[in-house]
Amino acid sequence: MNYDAKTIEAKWQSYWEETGRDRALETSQRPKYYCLDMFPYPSGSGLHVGHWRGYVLSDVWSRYKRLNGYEVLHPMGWDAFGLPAENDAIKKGIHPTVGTARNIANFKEQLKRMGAMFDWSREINTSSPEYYKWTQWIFLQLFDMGLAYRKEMPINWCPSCKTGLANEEVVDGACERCGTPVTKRNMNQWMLRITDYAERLLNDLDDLDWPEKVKKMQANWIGRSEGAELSFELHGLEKRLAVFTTRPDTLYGVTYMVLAPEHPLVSELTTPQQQQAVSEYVTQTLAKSQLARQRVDKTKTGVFTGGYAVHPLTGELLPIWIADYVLMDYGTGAIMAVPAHDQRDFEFARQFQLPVRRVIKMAGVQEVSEQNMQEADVRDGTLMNSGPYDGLTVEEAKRNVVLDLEAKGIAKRTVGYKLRDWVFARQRYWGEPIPVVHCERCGIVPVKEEDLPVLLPDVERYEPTGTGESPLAAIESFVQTTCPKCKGPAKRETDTMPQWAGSCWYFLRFADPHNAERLFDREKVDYWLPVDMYIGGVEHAVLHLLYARFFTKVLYDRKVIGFHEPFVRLFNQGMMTLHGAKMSKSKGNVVSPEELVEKYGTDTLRMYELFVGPPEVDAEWNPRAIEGVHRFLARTYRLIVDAAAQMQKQESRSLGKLRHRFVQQVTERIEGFRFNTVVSAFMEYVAALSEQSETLDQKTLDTLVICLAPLAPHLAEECWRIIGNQGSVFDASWPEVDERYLVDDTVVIVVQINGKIRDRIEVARETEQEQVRERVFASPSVQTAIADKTIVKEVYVPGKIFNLVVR
RNA sequence: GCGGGUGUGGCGGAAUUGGCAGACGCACCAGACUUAGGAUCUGGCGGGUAACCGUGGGGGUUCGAGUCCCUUCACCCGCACCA
Repeated sequence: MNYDAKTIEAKWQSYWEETGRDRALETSQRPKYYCLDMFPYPSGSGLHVGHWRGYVLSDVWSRYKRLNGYEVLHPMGWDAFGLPAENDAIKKGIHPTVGTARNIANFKEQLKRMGAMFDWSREINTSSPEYYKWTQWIFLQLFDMGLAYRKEMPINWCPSCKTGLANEEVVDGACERCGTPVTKRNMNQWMLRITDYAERLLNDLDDLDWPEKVKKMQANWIGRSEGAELSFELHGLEKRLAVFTTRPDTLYGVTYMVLAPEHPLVSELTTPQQQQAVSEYVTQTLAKSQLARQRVDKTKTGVFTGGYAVHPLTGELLPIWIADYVLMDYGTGAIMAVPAHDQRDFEFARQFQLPVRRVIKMAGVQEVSEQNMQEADVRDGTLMNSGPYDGLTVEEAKRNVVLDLEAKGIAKRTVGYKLRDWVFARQRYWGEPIPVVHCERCGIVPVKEEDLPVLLPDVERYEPTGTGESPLAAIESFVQTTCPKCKGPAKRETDTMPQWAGSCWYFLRFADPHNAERLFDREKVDYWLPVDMYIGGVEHAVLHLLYARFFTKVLYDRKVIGFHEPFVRLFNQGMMTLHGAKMSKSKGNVVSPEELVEKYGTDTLRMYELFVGPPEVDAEWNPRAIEGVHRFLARTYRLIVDAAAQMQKQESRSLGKLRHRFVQQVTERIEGFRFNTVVSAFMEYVAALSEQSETLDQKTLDTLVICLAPLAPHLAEECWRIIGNQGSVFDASWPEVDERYLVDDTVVIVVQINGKIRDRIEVARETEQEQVRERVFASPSVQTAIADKTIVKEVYVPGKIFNLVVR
């Protein structure tokens, strides 16, 4: 009988659908397990074999957990708000709702053919009003908690997408989506106070079973650094200037001060003589793209303001400069410059002939003179030229300087973060409307909860205006409304939320996806969550994954849920490449699963996706290698069909040993996420079974089929029946390993001379060292090798190796 | 510049605590069956005639190193003037 994958797969897919096999039930007696994929954006291009990789992994894992006695929640949905649908609307005039629905239908069809055990009864779509009503509800909580606020500030702006961007969406100074260099634009924006959560977002990383790489990326992104804020008197002004520094110990080394060009004190500090140079520099800086400002060629530029600050300990006057190497949105937007011990300050000082003053030296060493320094000295030594602090270590001085200045009321210890608040508004159409109104009398007023959702209206033109307003601003019927508070005339907010909004909490909604009364039933969410295994690409390391953690903590603080981390374990699958490049429609190097499923069946493709290489590593698509996997499945099918025709009653000792070793290997390798080697184990086992002269028994066949079920579920179901079982193989249990079968009666000892293999001898497992030694010396090849040599040493590793060291 | 990772046959990749390098698959070669083979099955397959040599290069520790240490090269990823 030939392996007819197509028929088999169609048969079992409808069986699963009819029996509701893949539903996750709260009423189950089994312990829960939540295995989640990062849900896709339903693009018009459909899925390629690269997308399959993660979905296959999570499905194999889900099915394996099922066989291990868990009730598995394995849902799927759509991250359906986003720019491509909107761009299609602009270009082709297809309404985003229509285009999105079509793409979803296509994606769903493709995913169904994959044969994954998705619980489709829980399907969600972030762009549906039933869903985004609750995204808006969460926004209202953020607003109420003071975590959502409006602020006028220069933000990242993509001139091509014509929208503001979050810091996280700027990659190498360019828009993450379209690659256009990002500029700064002053805008009145909705922001989320994610920085309030910086400390917790950082600390709680410790408890997560995530790849170290991702944890490190998040930690770096949050970028915590301890330091102090010092306040400097300004010469001739009543105001003071605050700077942030991590090196208060170098206070005596300060030779000048620098403000960011955007700093509010710049205009007050600038003297009439410097007026023109300063304002030119400021204008020039603001016009520079982000890309130009952070160019690799970091030649320092800047202008003297004419103003001076007063050194708090020496009274010395310190010239105040402005320079674009100081960033307005980090620390206080101003620094004290210590050129001797900070590389950036050093470069700036050399550029503009500012003095360099060394205040740290290595103990007992004559350091090069300040004029001859080639670079800043950032080593931890002891203090010099620092008055009362001379001789202290860097650590001691850091502490003492801050304590002393604190006593004078001009310093306080602070912590700086690289993390910025989250720019949460987009000037685009296809997103969740931000549910607030602007009332002339009451100011910003949140929409009442019972009036949610604020529906996205139909528009005629989807083009972003580019003026900083979304297309919604052009719709009078949408904009004009009444104030929920005073009932007077008011205007709706016309910005929408960023694409990340919906994905910040979708994993919660899967626990109770159709709740029309509430966000979700808390009991259900606390039952299924947190997600036990989250599988997706590493590209979301600091975007989605950080935002989702933030939302989870906010909802925890709001007492909406009872846990504060959403994803216990994270796995990042590698990309699939073709000709060395990531598969993408635009590069034209995608391999589509359709023809492969048609030709070999989905079980073959699933298994090949696993076999192609370690799951966390990028893998090059090999169109030939899939044949080998298909041959293997066909061979397995034939073996089982033949064996079923004449089954042996009792399992033989040798089959038992093979079986237990196999189960042990497969289990260990699945648990270790080494799926490529799981497939190898199958190939070896099936080959070994084929070589058996005796007929196979029920136990052997059951075990083989159960173990195969997570990988090739359709074939496994078919074979489950062929070998005489009832129902679904997924109601069976994963086989146990009996250790007693794993030990052999005899062992092969490798005989080495000076570490080189000379012979192998087989001895009974319990043989004494002395007997082994006799056998070793009896070996003819050993005899030859040691003939005229002296034995210096004998090393015996029981059951493994006997090494003779000779001279 | 800082941080992290990876280097093993023609190719993808295997190798508990340091203990038989190259499992498994692809490609290739030979054979069987066949009118035929781009189907299937069997066998071979790191290099070298051999002694031996082989896990990016060099050094070290050890009876023994792909694995541990030092050093160096190449490639990849993340961050990038964060005071």
